[in-house]
Amino acid sequence: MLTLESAQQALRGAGVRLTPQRTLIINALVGNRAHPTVEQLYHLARARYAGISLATVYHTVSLLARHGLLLELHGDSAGLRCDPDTQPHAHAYCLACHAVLDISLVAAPIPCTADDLPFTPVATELSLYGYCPTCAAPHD
Amino acid sequence: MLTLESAQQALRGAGVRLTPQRTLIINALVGNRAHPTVEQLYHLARARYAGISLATVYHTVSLLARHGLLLELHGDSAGLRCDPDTQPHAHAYCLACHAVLDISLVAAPIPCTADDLPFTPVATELSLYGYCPTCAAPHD
DNA sequence: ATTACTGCAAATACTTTGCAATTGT
DNA sequence: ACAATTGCAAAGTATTTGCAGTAAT
Repeated sequence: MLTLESAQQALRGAGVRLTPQRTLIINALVGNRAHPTVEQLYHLARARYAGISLATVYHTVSLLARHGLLLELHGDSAGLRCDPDTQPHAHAYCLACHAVLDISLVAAPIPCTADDLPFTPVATELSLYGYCPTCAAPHD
Repeated sequence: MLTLESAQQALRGAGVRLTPQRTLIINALVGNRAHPTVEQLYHLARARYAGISLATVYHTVSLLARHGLLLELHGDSAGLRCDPDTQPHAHAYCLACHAVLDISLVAAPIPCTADDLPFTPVATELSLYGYCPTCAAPHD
C-alpha cells in the first residue's frame, strides 16, 4: 500500500526529485480508495496548492506508475484512473453511479496461452461492468 | 460467433434497419480475429464502399455491441477495438507490436463481492499486457 | 409515408508535447 | 551549477453530436 514514506524512498532511490507537486499528488492518493481520475486528482491537489497544472498531474501519475507505486486503470470512459493499491485485485465499474469498487481475487493463476504459445503478462487488468450494491438495491 | 445471418436475424428482430453500411461492417467483422480498431474497420469498409463515414462506423459498432453481437475492448490506448467473438475469453495486448491475441479462459467463476456485498457484472474484460510469442522470441 | 439512418462538419473530451522559466539536489 | 521539473498553451487523437438530406421498411 502506498505511503508518502515508501514513495519518497522509491523515488529518491531512483534519483527522481521529490517536488512539492509530487508530494501533493502522493498525499492525495495515500489511503484513497475512490480510484480517482486524473482530473479528480488535479482538483484534490489544487485544493492545497492552486498553482499546480493538469499536465503535471499527468506527468506525475505516469511517473508513479512507471515506478510501480500506483496502477493505471483504463476500464472507464471517464479517463485514466489511479489506484494506489498495487496488489492483484479486480475492479467493478458501476454503470449507474460510475463508482469504481475493489474486488478481491482469490489467487488463481491464469493460464496465458495465445495460439498455444506462452504469453507472459507484465500487467493485468480485470474489469467488471455492472451495478454496485447501492444502485442495484430496489428503489423506494 | 458472429455471422451475417445471425446479425440480420438479431437486428431485424429488434426492428433495426439493415443498411448496406451495416452489412459492410458486419462482413468486415465476421471471422475477423484481429480485434480491429474502429479506424481499421472504417478502412476495411471503405475499401468496398468509399462513401461510408467514420461516424457511421462508430454508430454501428455501438449498435452491434448493444445488441450483443460484438464486444467492445477498451484495453488499448489506440482506441476502441471490436471483437466478434462474444464468448468469455481474455485479451493479450502486445506492448511491442500492439497485436491483440485471444486467451482462452478455463471457466472459473469470479466471486464478485465489493465491500462484502454482491456485485453482479453484466460484462467483464480481462486484459493482459505483455509481449506476444513473436516479440518475446530472442532476436537474431 | 414514415421514421430511422447516414454523412458531414463542428464540437467535445482526453492526453501529450514544446519550450521557457523555475527549482531540487 | 546543473539537470530535472513545472506550467502554459497549443497540438494531437479519439469520440460524439446536430442536423439536413437520404433511404429502408
